Amino acid sequence: MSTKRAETTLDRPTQILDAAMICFAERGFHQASMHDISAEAGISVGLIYRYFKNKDEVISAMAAEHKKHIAELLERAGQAPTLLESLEILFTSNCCESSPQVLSAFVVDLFAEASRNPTVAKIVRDVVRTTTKGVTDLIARSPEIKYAAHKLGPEAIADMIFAVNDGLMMRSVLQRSGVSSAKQRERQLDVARTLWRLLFTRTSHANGHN
Amino acid sequence: MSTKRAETTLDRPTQILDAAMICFAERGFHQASMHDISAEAGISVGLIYRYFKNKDEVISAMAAEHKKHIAELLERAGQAPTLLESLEILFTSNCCESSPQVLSAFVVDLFAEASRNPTVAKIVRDVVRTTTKGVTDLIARSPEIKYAAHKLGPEAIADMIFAVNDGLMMRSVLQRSGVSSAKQRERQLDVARTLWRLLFTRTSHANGHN
Amino acid sequence: MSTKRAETTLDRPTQILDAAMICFAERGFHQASMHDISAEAGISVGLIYRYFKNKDEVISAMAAEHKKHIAELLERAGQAPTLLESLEILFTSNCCESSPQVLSAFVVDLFAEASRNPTVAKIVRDVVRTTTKGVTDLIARSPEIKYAAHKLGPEAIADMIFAVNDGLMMRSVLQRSGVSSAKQRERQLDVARTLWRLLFTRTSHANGHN
Amino acid sequence: MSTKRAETTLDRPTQILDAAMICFAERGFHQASMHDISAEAGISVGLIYRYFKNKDEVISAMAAEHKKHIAELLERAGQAPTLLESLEILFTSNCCESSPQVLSAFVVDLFAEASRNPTVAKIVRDVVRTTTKGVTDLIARSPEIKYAAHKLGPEAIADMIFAVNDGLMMRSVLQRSGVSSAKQRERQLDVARTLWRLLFTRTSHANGHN
DNA sequence: CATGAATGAGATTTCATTCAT
DNA sequence: AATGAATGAAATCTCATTCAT
Repeated sequence: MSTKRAETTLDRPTQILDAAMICFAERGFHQASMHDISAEAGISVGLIYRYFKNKDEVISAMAAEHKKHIAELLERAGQAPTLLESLEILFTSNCCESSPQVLSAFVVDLFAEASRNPTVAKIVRDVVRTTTKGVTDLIARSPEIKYAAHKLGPEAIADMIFAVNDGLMMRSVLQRSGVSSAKQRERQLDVARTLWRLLFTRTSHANGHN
Repeated sequence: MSTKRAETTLDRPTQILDAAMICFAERGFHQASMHDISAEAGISVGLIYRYFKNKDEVISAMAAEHKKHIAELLERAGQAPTLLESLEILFTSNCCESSPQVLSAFVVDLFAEASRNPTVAKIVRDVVRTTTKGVTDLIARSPEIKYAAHKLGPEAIADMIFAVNDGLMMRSVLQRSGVSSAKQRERQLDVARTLWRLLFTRTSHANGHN
Repeated sequence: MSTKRAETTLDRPTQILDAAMICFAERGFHQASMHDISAEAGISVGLIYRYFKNKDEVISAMAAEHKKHIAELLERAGQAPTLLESLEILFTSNCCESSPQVLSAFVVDLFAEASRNPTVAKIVRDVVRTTTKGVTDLIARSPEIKYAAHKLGPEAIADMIFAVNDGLMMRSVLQRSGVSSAKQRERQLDVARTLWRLLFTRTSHANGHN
Repeated sequence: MSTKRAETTLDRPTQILDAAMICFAERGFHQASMHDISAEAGISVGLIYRYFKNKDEVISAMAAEHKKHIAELLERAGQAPTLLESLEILFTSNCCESSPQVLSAFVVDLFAEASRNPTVAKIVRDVVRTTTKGVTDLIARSPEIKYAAHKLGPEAIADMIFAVNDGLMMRSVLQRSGVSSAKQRERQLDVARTLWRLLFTRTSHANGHN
């Protein structure tokens, strides 16, 4: 009974996308087969096609899911009291949900897919635009920016923060399973945090000049 | 023998890898077929197998080629008179060789592949290690670092520079063909250069001079 | 119960077979899916299986329906005052019921199916036998035959009439939607009527009167 | 060696189409699988795709083959000394090449397919147009027509002859394997020949009148 | 009686790889 | 060295049929 409850709680599309996430992260969009996904989800292949027209639509739905996920994150980040706390929320949550590598492998694949699949490209571009806008606003509204040791505009700062973050994510797929991934993750976050500090720390003098 | 022209100048493996680069960038490692590659190279499928054991080996060879390419770049960068010039060489050359998006699509795919293919992962990790080491040394040796407005060690700086660069590369695959890619590329370089300025600008005392 | 309107008037099997007729004529027996039929009938797939054991039985039922339909036609034709009027009834009704091409596409498919499906073949053979017998009788009883310009027996005549008719039906599936189908249908009927005239026109002695 | 010779004589496309003919006649276009065809041809499934883009193209090629075949027949029929001999060539050859039912099952299926597949429809319409034209010319040029007991034009006569023939072909798919097919075929030819006699026999009187 | 989610076998199609020439 | 015909496994997708509700 409780098992049935659990099954009913998760609607099929979600169940399928959850399975797809695992398969896609593990083997890539085009090496994970529909059979792999169905097996991972514990259902038959045909059933996937009741909810998704074809594999491309599963991939697009995954991209859309990613977009939704990022939007939620942005929402939560916007409610943090300080800018640095917002950034922490935005950029550290990745590793908690599923295993850290899973997500980065998926995202890197998503960008690779975007370079060839117009539907996915559109969604990913939308994610990029929305998050950049969100963080730009966050920065513009934050007091930290006013006393920064540089004259960069909020958007330039946001661009840089995202570039560093995406770069770190891209490299995180290289992590060897042997090495403690928590440790490597920490090392990566250090790079991001260092940048933030660099960008938002006031210099004693700059204060008066700006 | 002497009847054959330019074709003979290019040895077969190179000819094949050049074709593979185009196909892989265009369609991705696992959607480009061996037939695509042979057609692009203007040879028969079978001939590829005389020089490469199988498709995976072509992919690995591409990764190795990338490594070699990056090593040459690093070499050239090391000979520049100033640190900023070194960085320019290192990070702006991408766009010149082939079309700009081609290379970034390939590199993003390479990282995606590395997350699943141990052989490729090993090579890419090696590239990362070598280049980081190279740039770290470059920074350590440079006078600019001594008067920087921060206390970051050379390796932390190198990490950050690469993170930004990889992140920009990842995003560059999203470029719409409609929009001037030269312009967008310039905009991306601006982000990178801004970071360099930020990292290598003298302390507040020197600040007034700029 | 009384809340249901017209739908109840039509019993389920008929409703299903009506839908099947449309689907089969449109896409063919083996390209129309059970889902297509259920959708056309406005019911669920499962419900079809309450009334028909499987798809083959739906096909057989369609054949049987066709047989019944032809039998009725033959009955009506038998009541016409003259032989020519009987033939008109028999061979011109096709076009009136549904769209003209629909029926011919269905019948051609039915014969194609009969060549492989014994159950359908049995029914179609039965239709052929019955109608040939019917028309043979009609001819034998008619006064027109006595003074015909030839010495063909009633059955030979019936065979010929049916051959022409089936041949015209077979060709009618080729009609381009662009061209007026009414016009083309008329042109086809002309061929049939010409044959009838040829078969039932009096000998040369009477020839001068026409 | 002689086996190899035999294989080389038959080029692959022909070999595949020969196999397809058997499969299509036996099971119909859409129930014969590509695997069936490959098995019948004694080759692998994949090889079919080297010569035909997809199944539809195999079907279209079969239609084209049919067209070519009919054209040859028409050519041969045109060289016969008398009209009746021409008709004999045109309409009796069907049964000789392969088994009689095979061809008629194929042709009926071809028409059924034509009612839904535009490419096939185009080819079949072309066959119909060409053959009608050919036989119309044959009739117009023949002396038999001049003294016929009727006033039908050559095209009306050709239409009628083809209608009867197609109708007979359609019905021939119903033949039971138990019954001697040669006998039934003979019976069908009788109907056709009776029509020809009817159309081309001069009446003693008509001679003077026309 | 009625639904439609679910299954799984099977169809079409692609593609890495081999091998005779 | 070079070709490209040939293979066959595997991938995507469809569909007749069942069954719990």
